[in-house]
Amino acid sequence: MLDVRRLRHDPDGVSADLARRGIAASEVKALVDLDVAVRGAAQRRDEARAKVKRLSKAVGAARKTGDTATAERLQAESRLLGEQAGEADAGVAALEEELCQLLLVTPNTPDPDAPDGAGPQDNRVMRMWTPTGVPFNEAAYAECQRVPHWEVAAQHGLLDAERGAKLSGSMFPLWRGKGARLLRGLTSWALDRHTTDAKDGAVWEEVRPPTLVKTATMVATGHLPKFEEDMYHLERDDLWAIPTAEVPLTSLARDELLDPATLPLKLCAYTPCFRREAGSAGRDTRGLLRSHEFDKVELMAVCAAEQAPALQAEILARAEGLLRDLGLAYRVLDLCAGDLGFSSMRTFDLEVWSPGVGSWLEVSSVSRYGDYQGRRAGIRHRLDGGGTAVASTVNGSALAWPRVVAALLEAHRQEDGSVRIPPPLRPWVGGLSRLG
RNA sequence: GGAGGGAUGGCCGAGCGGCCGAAGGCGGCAGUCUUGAAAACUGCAGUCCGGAGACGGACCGGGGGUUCGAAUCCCCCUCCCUCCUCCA
Repeated sequence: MLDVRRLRHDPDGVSADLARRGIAASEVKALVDLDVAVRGAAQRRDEARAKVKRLSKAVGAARKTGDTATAERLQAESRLLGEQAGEADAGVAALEEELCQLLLVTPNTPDPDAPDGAGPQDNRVMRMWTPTGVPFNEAAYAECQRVPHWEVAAQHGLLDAERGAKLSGSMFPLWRGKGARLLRGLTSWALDRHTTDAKDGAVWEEVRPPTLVKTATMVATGHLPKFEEDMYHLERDDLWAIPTAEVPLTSLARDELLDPATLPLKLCAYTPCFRREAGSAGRDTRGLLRSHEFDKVELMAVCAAEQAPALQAEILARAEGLLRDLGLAYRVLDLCAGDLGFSSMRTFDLEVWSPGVGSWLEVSSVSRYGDYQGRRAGIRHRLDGGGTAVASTVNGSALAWPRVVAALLEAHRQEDGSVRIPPPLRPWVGGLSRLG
């Protein structure tokens, strides 16, 4: 949620920032007008209430001295004012609700350092990495690597898409045998890395959160109310299936006032992720490129504003470190203002090269939210000099597995059709060095 | 699913319808003492909104109601605890 105070003191700045996302100035104007109306109405209500309070005290005093006549006269006066205050309050509540609903569907302002641009085509490629150290060249991949992963998976019995569809419908992958083992190994490997390897700072605490959450939990991160169509909802119990572990992890600190000594709070979780993928019907339906349920390891931090950039850099470095150990070529994208997610102010995407599909696949998104989510979630921390501040949040995948597996099955496919398991991963898959 | 008990400040906990934004404790901050620390003692301090400020308002799980006036009385909801039931 945007800070209404900034909206008040710097409406033009907010307008200019949101324009970079394609938000019209008239929308910001509507917010500002509503805020003015709320404050005016609240002031009138507060004045009436103040009078009621004073009169009520006088009633008490009059009763004590036995001055019944005065008490009754003041009571009548107070009752009238009380009615006025009640009406005024109803007006304030309605206006506040309207403002809140509008604020909840207004996205975050982009960071000044985020590149300009309207969509994916304008994202900036920051760097590329290849396992050989030679600059990336699509043509350098051998013929045996140019087989799409769904064929490789079928060849080795790693995936059973038909039966997955039988159980749950299309885009619900069913992993089998060494495929399931590989997936489990990847999760354990990443979790162990993040929670024990403190080379670059304090370790991340492993969390196993619930995967069904309340509406308030989904609102805190910005997934509701705007993106309801993308979420699975269990109506009977009014619970939502999480689209990412970011959702439960962020709400760990929801409505809490944190001691600055506990910051940054660094959390790490493996969870399944559920996405309806509404509006992407027919796209990327083959193989592992897009599915309704997938596994991901997520890193998430709650911190003071000034700690956020370094944490974002650490998460990015951790995600990159995993890809390097897997020997997969990747590139880092600095998302332009127009392609930024709703709640994010700055995002770096990691994409691996998939030689069998012939395209870059997004496997991680590392975002910084400023205090946008913190304000929605009611997460604050004390300030050293006294007072409080809304906490900042940062998170990123490290990593989302299906597309990593897709790239791995293709890039590491050998001439004989077998797939080489990258050495760093082998201890986590029972020492297995190849598939097939 | 059935029965009962509970929810108060950063945390724990007391609280007759007006003198309660709320005792007390812990924790926090500042000071005295100390080479330093601890202990002890003294003092300060809730959160949020509006306002340049003076000041005003809100907040005792959430929402309604009664009343001139509600942390306190009534109703509904949520969550937690105990017992029974069921169960991986």
